[in-house]
Amino acid sequence: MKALSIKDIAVKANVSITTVSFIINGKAKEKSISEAVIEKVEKIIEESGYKPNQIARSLRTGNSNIIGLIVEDISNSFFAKIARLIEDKAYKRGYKIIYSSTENSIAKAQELINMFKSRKVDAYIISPIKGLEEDIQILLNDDKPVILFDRNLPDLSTNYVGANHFSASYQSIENFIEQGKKKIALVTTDIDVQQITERLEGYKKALVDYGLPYDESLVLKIHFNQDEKDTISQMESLFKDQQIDAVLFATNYLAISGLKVLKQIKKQIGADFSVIAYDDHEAFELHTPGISTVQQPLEEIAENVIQLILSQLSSKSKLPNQQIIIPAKLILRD
Amino acid sequence: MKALSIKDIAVKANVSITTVSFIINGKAKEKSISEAVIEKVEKIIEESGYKPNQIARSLRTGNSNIIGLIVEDISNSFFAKIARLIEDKAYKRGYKIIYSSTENSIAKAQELINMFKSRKVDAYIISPIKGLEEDIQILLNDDKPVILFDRNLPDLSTNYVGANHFSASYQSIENFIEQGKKKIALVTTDIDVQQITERLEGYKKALVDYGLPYDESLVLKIHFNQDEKDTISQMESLFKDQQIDAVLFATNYLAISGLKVLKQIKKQIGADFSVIAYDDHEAFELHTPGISTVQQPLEEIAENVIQLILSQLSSKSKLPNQQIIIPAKLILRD
DNA sequence: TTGATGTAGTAAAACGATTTACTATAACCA
DNA sequence: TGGTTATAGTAAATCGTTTTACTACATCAA
Repeated sequence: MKALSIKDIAVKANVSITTVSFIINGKAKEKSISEAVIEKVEKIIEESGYKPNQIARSLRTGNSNIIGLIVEDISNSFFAKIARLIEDKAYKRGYKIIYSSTENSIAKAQELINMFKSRKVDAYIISPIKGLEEDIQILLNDDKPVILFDRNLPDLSTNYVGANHFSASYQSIENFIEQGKKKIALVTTDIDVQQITERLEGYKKALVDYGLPYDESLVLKIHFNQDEKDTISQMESLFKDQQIDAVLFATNYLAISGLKVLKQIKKQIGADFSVIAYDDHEAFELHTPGISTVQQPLEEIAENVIQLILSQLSSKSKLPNQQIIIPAKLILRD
Repeated sequence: MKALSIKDIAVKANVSITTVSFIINGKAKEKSISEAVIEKVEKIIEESGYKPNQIARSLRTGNSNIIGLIVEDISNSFFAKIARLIEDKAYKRGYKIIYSSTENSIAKAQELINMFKSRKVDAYIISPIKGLEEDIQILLNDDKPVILFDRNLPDLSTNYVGANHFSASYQSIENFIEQGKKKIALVTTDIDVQQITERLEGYKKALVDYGLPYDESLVLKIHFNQDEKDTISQMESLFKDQQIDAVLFATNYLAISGLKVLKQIKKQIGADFSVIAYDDHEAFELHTPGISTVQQPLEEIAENVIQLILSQLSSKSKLPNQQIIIPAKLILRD
């Protein structure tokens, strides 16, 4: 049982294919199709359950109503939640999302971009990694809307939506210092992206502003896709060897590993030892004691991303690039 | 700068479009194209960076190399993780995933199926809800591979991959009973799917087998998409009013809400009060004390789903339906 | 020499829509 | 009356592939 085509509808209604097409696309009025014909055709479409073949449509019009979403790892709760919000909002506007995870591999990301390109996606939402600049520039040269989020590539002039990581990190350290902490560690990753660098910069600046020394041995840079076992042993030695009284984790999965370590070595979080995690997670709220976190405004990020995409898609002239920086919130728990 | 087409390549190589197409699709040998021509064309393709337009390809061949994935909520960590595993495995075999969340709405799920249909996805992976039987049957009549996972629809004869929920639930209760628990509660949802019903059945059966009474007031059925506030207050009264000494949560998000309640009302988990959660979550491992959980074998589920899809896609004759039930593991923590 | 078989390749139809340029009739006005 | 405009609609080109059916020539066997 083959699917119905526009031709079948045309034959049934005894009108031309063109007429049916005009009606489907709401151009009937402007193309002066009579009310009677419109009704007849619509009735037939309704009754037969005909749905236009989107592939044929895409081939002809050159756009697919699909938005490509490229993230580091869709199973990370931060990306999963953003993806869900973006999907919802896109869906309401008639766009579908097709996504993939890069696993922080440039090669995989490039492949993905090519794949999306050959599928003629209308726009790209990318949480990029360094090394992708050229590939993204090609998309931009093609006049495809590209929105970077979470991470920026400063060499590229395009749209970006992200949180103010510098200030969030600064505030976190400030909070530690106000509690009287002296030896504050930072556990971060070695991914070379602005968003991560900013977190380090905020950390440094806060220390300096409050007259504390910046001590490199208190900054642990975890290699981005190493085994969790190694991560855990690195953190273990950091926490054991140094007289640390506070630690800021620069990502939620690092914080989760970190909390596992603390549990293992039975180090109590409390008055003597404070923790702040980056990006909220159910585990932080439920933890005893509750773990303070830097909360990125997911809803706002998603909304801004979609707004940027839609305004670009609907305007034929190139819009000026926007860099939208949204403040992150420090949620204190005890 | 328009993208290159097969025609551009044909002109450059001074051969016909047909020849180029044969070469691209590895049919050169069988169509007796000379080695010299093959090399020439491949060189030009390589140098020009030509990539076939997948849309045109799909239109002609009727398949898209896209697999549609429909889940309840992609931001739920269970689905996010499964999605990531499925995506990885599909990607390695040249398939892309396009996904969407149903939010447990039949209407949305139907819309999604239609959307996927008009996009000509090659196969469907669906975590279904009741009320979708007819729509899925239509796909089956169309000879499209459909794999249900996590939840089954018994009225439908198709492929299914899921965990053994009855036995997992039974074991959990058994474990409570062996610890000497007498008043064991079950917090579940009112979604009417087999997977949820089985968890209830396992609960009942274990009680009966061990000579404990089945008490309806100990089973709390939470309405599936109600506000978390309401859920929390319902659980609160369950935990406060009854002399419960153990509780099994039938989903991970219910367990998370439940743990919040326990924290709020300062009820300690320990010797007097045991908890088991369904579907693991980082929060359970980190919780103090650690929360025991029923772990579904995500990797195995994903692998079986993909295997089923691929074998269906590669065989032209209809394969017999398979129901793959994988044991879930009870992970005890303290 | 003829018919069969193999080699090397091509022309054109088809997939299912959109869109441009066109026709035919009616209505209107000066 | 004839020219213009509005109304109602259609034929055919097009998007970029795949695939079927074909041609043209060479070789071989009988």
